[in-house]
Amino acid sequence: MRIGEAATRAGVSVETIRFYESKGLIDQPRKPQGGGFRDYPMATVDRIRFVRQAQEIGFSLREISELLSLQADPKADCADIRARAVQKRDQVQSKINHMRLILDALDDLVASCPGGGEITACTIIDAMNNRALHSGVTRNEAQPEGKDAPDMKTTLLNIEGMHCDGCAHTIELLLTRVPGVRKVDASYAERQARVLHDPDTASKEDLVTAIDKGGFVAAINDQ
Amino acid sequence: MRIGEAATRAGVSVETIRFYESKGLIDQPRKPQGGGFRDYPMATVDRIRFVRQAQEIGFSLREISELLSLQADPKADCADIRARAVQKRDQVQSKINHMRLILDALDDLVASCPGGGEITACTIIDAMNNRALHSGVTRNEAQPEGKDAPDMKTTLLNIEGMHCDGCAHTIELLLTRVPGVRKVDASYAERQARVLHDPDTASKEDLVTAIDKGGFVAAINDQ
DNA sequence: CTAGCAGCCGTAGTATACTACGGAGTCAAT
DNA sequence: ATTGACTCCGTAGTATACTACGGCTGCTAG
Repeated sequence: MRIGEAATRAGVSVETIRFYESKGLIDQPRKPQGGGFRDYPMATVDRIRFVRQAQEIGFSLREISELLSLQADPKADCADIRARAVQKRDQVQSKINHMRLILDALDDLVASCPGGGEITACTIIDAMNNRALHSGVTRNEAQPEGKDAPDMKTTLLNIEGMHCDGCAHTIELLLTRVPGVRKVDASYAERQARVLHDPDTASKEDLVTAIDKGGFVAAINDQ
Repeated sequence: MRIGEAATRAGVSVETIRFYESKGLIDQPRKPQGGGFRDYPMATVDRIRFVRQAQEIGFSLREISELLSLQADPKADCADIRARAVQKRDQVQSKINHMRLILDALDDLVASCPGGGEITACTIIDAMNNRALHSGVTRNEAQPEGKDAPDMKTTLLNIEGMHCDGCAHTIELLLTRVPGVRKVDASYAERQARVLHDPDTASKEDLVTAIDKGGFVAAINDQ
């Protein structure tokens, strides 16, 4: 196999193979005696694929090269590699947790925006700071309401047609988009959505209509 | 506050602040009239801290600048800011989803590693190599169910050594991998796993062995 | 036999995110 | 008044991970 084919099979460019060779991630096959083109074995393709997979998982080329050298070292043992993977796992987990914070802050940001009219000082930083200061406290208690603070109301909706948590998320989006809606909690498990909204701007019927547009069936639950 | 103090408070270097200024991530305060040093407000420190947090999570400076631009500008249309916040929210959600896939992949790899022995026996590297081949293929769900459905049995296992829900997930992976296992529910809270399996293909002892390989201790609970 | 595609190889460029450095200006304390 | 720490500003260098280019060589199909 020549370099071009190896590149195609591994799903990278020829340049990338040469780059990995220069970094020592893969061995460059020798040229055949008498000249000609280098012959790339399938093992090299596998190795490149391994590099790409590991990269996707979040390892840097340096780390991957360490992993690969561990593989080559008969004295090393599997516990090493396992430990690295566990460590990486924890890093990814913590990243996800932090990302959740930003997601929540963005939710707050969206929720704190009336969707029209006057804008108060709402920045992502404020949202994150408020969240940090008032974690566990709902947005409306934490946020000083403006002069024309509307009467917020919580409405419970029963929803049919959800198949998974993703549907719940879709419903949250649909409702969040409705002007006058401040906060939405949709639960797949309960087939319900709890909506905090200004009934003057967003009526219960508006909420139902918004959900119906997404292909779900909503009913007002007056408890 | 001068730049040096701002840098210290934000936990970055003076050069980094200047760099962020040049990238438009933070505003450079004006020099006081009559010359002298620039005065940095606390808000800038907060902004830098936000940049660092967001970076740690995996946002690029470009994305962070987009996040930061989600602040209310009295002239801007609130609906537009809201729409961008919602869009960003979706992006973050999708990022989290991708990270979860990576997390699952790492879990998978860790679960497939015996945790000891020589490197040649290390399944993580094999697993990574195989991942490309089997990605997207669900494991046991893909198996045909029905016609010659064997006599399925549910076995309850008591498990020691779980530290978190992640461990429960690892155990589910370990068990799902055993041929003959159709369904697994592992609970960290209960320190138990409920396994639906074909006892002819996967004996109770096979289940225990699979779990033990992951570094946990399993015992058959016959109730 | 020759056109043209692929391989070879080195250098250079891109993007991201800093980090370092040098020389001049500012300020506050001794 | 002088010292020294800090600021200002521009330019240059580092690390990661490629990507592009140009000139030459090798191979093969027509």
